[in-house]
Amino acid sequence: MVVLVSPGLDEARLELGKALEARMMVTMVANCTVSYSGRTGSDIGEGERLIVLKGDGCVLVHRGRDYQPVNWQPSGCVFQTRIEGGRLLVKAVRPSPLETLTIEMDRIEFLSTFNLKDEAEFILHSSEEEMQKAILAEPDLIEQGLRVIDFEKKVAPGFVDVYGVDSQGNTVVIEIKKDPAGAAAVKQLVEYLKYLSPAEGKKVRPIIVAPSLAKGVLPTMEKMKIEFKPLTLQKSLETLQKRMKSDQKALKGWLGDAPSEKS
Amino acid sequence: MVVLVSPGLDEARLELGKALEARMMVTMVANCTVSYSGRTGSDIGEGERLIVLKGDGCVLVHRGRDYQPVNWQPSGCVFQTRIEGGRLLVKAVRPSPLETLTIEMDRIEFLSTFNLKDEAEFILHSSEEEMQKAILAEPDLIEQGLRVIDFEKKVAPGFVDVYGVDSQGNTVVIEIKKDPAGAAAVKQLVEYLKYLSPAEGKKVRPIIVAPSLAKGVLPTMEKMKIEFKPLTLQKSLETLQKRMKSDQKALKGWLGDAPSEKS
DNA sequence: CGTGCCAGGTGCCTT
DNA sequence: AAGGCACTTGGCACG
Repeated sequence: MVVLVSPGLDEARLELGKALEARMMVTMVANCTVSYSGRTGSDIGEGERLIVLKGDGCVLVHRGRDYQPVNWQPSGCVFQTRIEGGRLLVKAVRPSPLETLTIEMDRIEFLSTFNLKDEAEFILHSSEEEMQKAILAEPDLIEQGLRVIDFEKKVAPGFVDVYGVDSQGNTVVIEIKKDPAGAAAVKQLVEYLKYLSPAEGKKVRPIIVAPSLAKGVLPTMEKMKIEFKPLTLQKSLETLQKRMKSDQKALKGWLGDAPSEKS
Repeated sequence: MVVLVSPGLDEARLELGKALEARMMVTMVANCTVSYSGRTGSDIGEGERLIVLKGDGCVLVHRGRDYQPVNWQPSGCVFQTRIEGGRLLVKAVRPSPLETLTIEMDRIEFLSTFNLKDEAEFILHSSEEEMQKAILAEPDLIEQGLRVIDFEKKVAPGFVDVYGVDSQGNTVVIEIKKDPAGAAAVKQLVEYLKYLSPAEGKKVRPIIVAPSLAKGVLPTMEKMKIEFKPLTLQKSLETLQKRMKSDQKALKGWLGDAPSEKS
């Protein structure tokens, strides 16, 4: 770990080079201009910003406010540093698509380099997937007697979240949204319908599963005979929990009856 | 500006509190766990991370790699710090939607606080806009004799990028894409067509303007009689440059002929 | 405030 | 590479 307060440009460039070589993380605070050129282009004039360069070749330039960086570069960039006209230039070039981020610093308040030890696994309790899992495990969440035939089923314009048959033999097509379902969700489902046909003498029942409906979509849904079944992430998680517990119990019972061998 | 290397928890908390109070930016490197709960939830175990808290109430937790933060909170959070069980807890609560980010640090490598002076304006050279500007300035880029009537014209499902009349009096509807135009662009244009009618005895000519076409869209375009006019960002920028130069020349000439007064 | 739409979206997956 | 789509998407404009 290195910490420099108000380093000279040469000193900063040296430390920066060493750190990037060693694939360490670098954070700097400097007065700088930033320009980007690639898929589009951008420019920002003089100002003090936090600059982060990571060992995997990505860059973040943050201003004093806002969640998002004002400029950035994704992983996999090649770095290049140079001193020119009393300024420290840092270029981060991404090969494909070709785009270039250039940072020109004229006064460096601060520079530090780190080697972060971090082996932990990140666990996201993702929402739409949990809802889908819950429906697959417990189709009764949607309605009694529903049988799931397939999920992520490919149709021409995309993938049907859940595909099944109801107790009357009608085809059921489910589109899941974790957020209040808006016009986009309806449109998506309508698209799928064009490519799905029911069994002889049966219907196709499109169903949107979401915590709630956005305001303007009810008319369209009625016109297209799309049903709505409310389901929250919360409820889905509870269902999965219960499932897991009963599965464990079943497993335990099984093991009690016929202890498994060590493999 | 404050820079602390390996501060104690109490010292860190004090400095943190002062900085947040003063709406300064804080960067820390610490061994920590992070948990998030709100729209969904997440957890990550012990590891060293870069933590950034900004004066507008947003948080970033960055690992040693990846462009994206592993955890975060958008602007507008309320911060809360506490020492508990030999750990420094930082909570960032966002009121609406209610979500909570909790960072528990047990060893702080480093903490610094800054007040970034940055008044610069960020300028994005958005490409689609540049392409549109170029077409408005020089309709001949599309074809000889095109006259532009309107742009960002409102029709029921959205906005027509450019709307005009060709040399034969046919209505021209242009959809601009900065990337290779795919099925989405075609669909969008088809939507607009439903709400546009040509002049008496004339046609409506839908045109997609983009650097190129995606693979599968040609059949649809032929079926819907949609034309394609290739135009790159590059070419658009050149056109605008030329325009600007000739405008400047015209301005200079004007000034030469009739010098302006000082205002 | 909710809803819709754009972004240098990003990331992940499949063909 | 291209297409499809979710994301703690974030962000802005607008009714």
